[in-house]
Amino acid sequence: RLRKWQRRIRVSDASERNLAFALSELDRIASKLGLPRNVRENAAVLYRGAVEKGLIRGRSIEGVAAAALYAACRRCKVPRTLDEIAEVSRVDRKEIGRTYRFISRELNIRLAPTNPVDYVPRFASELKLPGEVESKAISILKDAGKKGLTSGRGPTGVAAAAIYIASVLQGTRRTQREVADVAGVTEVTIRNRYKELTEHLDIDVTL
Amino acid sequence: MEPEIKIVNVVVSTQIGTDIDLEYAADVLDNAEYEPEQFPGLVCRLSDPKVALLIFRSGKLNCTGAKSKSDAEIAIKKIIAELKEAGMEIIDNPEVSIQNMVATTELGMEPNLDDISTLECTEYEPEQFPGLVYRLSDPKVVVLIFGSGKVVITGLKKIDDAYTAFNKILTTLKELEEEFY
DNA sequence: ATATTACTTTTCAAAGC
DNA sequence: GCTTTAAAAAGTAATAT
Repeated sequence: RLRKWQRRIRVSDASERNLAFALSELDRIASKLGLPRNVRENAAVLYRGAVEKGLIRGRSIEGVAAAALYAACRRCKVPRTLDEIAEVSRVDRKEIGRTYRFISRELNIRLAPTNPVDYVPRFASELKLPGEVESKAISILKDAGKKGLTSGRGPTGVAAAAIYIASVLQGTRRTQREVADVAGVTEVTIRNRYKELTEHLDIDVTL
Repeated sequence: MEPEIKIVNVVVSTQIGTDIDLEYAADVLDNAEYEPEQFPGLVCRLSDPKVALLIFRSGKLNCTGAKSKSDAEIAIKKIIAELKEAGMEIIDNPEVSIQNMVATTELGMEPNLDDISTLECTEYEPEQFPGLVYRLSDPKVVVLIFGSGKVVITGLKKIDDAYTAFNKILTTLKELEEEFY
């Protein structure tokens, strides 16, 4: 009947409006965080998948959008922390984290734990460090991983310590404060990871 | 050789009455707090069995922080005695049931959490928490595994399940070890 | 620069919002 | 879902000395 059609049109109108809102939210957060196009597209695909499976029910569009972006960043190897995404979202870190867990499970997306190595290019670039420091930091992280020095530790903290050490070794030193600020960790964390890495990997950092 | 597993927390529930006057109970009990605006239950802390008890208007009571079921029962008997002395209508020997237990133990080795996280029944987000979350369906418990090899088992209804769960996980981890060898 | 204290995760019941 | 209670694990954070 006519009413049925009207309802369908209304529903489809609402769906389109919601999708448009979600996509604009993805774009807003993505541009604020300076995320590349492929990440936005990946997040959009995840969001559409969530809509198709009815995962939005009981959840806010903004929360799902933020979670999709968080997942997309990790998939594309350009991770942002939950805190970084929460900073530019209206949704808090706890809600984004729980929504991320929910959609990744429902969409059968299993992401490996964030690799500290994935944070190195971004942090090193923000610190204006040369490619040699980046390579050195990555090799330190690979050795650290083999020795179990990264398990259970926050990826950003380990990455920050590796970059700090590499910057000193390559003669382009950045202070712990500078590295801590771009990595979003405290100097105490860098010091703790620094001690662990230099001791267990026999790295001589003579100043 | 049974692994040494320690019970570090026992949560128990029971019924000590029908319509408890929490305002009155709060005045009678020593370390009691009752702020209905904040939480509907009365909170009471005991020091000898070091526990915390939550008493509700319905007469339902929860006891947390005990190291064993008997410790929880001792604590509940003490509270019952105090309330009875104050002239309240309280059930004498209520049947208590274990709602949850938390246990700790050790793996005896330093596991590779990244490898274990490939299992579908696990969650591992070091950015958020250093422990890997391992959900077992039989027995239905949750196990936290740390890089140090320390383990926390929670969601336990009976002590035996801690051993069953721990051995099941050990077996799975051995198989994983061969896979990633 | 180090020492506290506190919060992250998981589990469970209770009554009410 | 949240509120409150307890407890362990290890990392990180905020604040005190």
